[in-house]
Amino acid sequence: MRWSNLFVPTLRDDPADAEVASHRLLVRAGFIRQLTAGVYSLLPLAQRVRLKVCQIIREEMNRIGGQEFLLPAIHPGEAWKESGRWEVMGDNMFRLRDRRGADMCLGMTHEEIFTIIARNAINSYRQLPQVWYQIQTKFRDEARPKSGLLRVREFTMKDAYSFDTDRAGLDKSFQDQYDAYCAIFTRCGLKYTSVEASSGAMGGSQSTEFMVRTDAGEDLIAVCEKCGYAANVEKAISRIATIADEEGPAAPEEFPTPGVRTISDLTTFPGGAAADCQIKTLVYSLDDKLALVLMRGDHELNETKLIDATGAINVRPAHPEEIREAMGASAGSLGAVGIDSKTHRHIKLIIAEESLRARRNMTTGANKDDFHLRGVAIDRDIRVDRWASLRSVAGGEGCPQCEGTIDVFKAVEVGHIFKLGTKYSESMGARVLTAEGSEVPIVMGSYGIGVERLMAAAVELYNDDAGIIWPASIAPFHAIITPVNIKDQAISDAAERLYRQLESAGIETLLDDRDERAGVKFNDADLIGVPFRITVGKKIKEGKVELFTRSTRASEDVAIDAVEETLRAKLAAN
RNA sequence: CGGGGCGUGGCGCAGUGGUAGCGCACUCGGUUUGGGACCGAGGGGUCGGAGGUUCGAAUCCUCUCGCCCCGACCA
Repeated sequence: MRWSNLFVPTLRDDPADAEVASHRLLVRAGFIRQLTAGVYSLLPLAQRVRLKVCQIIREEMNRIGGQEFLLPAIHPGEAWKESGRWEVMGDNMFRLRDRRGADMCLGMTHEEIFTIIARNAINSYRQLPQVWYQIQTKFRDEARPKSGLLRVREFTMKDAYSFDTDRAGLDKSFQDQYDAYCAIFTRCGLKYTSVEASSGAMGGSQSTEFMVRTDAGEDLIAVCEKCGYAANVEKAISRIATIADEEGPAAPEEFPTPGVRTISDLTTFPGGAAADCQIKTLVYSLDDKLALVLMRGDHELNETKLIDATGAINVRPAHPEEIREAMGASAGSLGAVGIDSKTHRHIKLIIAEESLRARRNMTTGANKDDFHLRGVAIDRDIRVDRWASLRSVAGGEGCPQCEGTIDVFKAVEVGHIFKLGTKYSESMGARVLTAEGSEVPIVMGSYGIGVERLMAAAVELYNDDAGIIWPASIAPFHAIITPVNIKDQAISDAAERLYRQLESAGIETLLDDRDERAGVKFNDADLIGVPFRITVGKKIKEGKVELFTRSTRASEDVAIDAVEETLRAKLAAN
């Protein structure tokens, strides 16, 4: 490809509204343009990268027996009503009506549609297992699109689905996908971490996320360098020091605490208590039923863990009026002592964080404004219905699996694989007959990769002051030839000849045939991130050109006749 | 959805009531030519939109739309 024929609208300045590196650079280097919030046009360079990523994905999916489909992006509302997700997805789903007034939507994912195909055509265990996938556009009306391609409303997803007769089959399909994902991200040149994850609204028993560590990410992952434990903080647990409580009084003692509203207020209040000796009482609405969530004073609730622990769908902190009506006191003086969820008018559940187990001599609200209780022993004084891990782990805490220490990093999720189980096959009636003649729901798995997000993650990982540094496997071109002065006939001819040679050798080459100064061309080449640049300049008289490696910024003289071979070796080494 | 910010030429920005500007980019001519050259001459903007105030509005008022950031939210 000749630069003069390529649409690459590079910008000299950074776009004003781009914050993260991938957004800034992909716009500036002429890869993408925004159409509206969370919706981007991919320009030719970006499309080349996208197709390479898709091809790698396709090859690895096919390698594990995946069959490529292409399902519709527009779905009848009926399909989603059957699975129950028409309601669950809420405002995140783009919805529309057809001319007859029927509910339609744009697909956020394709469990429902693939399940419809499976239930109509698969009746016997003999037809299983199946692994189906597609590379398709997904639509999600995100409340807050941001960070360029990292969080968008329309994007390409590779989504795969496995169909098995039983759990053992699912385990095998899941492992195949796991291995394929590792191969895909490795081939794309990404440094990634696979972590245990919450399966959230997808349902199902087990899920693994593939994360790329970057401060531009919105997820937090906990990792132990020593043993390799890795989990999303929505799932992660840790070892924390146990606290040895004093015996305390035989019964809780109420004491006045005028003006005390927060945990930290009480730590400094005379007669108060350290934060880790307080019980924080949060009131949550779980599917419109109120629950008390008890945390140690210095711990933060992770709402996803609360959702996972309770199975609730609509989870939110209770409103101040709800709290007052239910508890008779306001936030700041709340406590669970004396509340029994079996008989209480409003509170239907008391769930407590694991770190509170067996604690004694604790301080908590008295359910009476401006009063607290001290000397509270959890087991003696509070009727806990459920215990669960509800807190977010913090860096520096102990690894749950070894003697190591946990680090917490920001990361972006580029892939997610789920063991769905029978959630969709049961709700939508996809069943097969087993060898024994009994009818069972198909056991499913679901496996996704965000293609543009993967591209953006690569840019986050690999960039410098001059621009993008693409891994060779997904770079828009393998090499760029930069004739230093197009008007110098010897240079221009040599560049042209080399270009033809490399192209016919199957090395994807961009010839910068623009009549621009060398500096402009160098800067543009650096910006768009082509892995290797061949500079054709004065040394052509000696039959030499310069080979510049984008990632190291190292330059070496190479005989023009040796360029193809040298490049081929360097590309193979990548 | 709450809070904050911003909408002026392709990009980045200035312009507090009196003829819409600057830098970059673009076009033409010339000089240059190894890390975003220089000189000269040009083209390009209903100032996001609607309504209002005023002799006169990019500028003041009202409404509205859009975008960005923080939070909430989120396979």
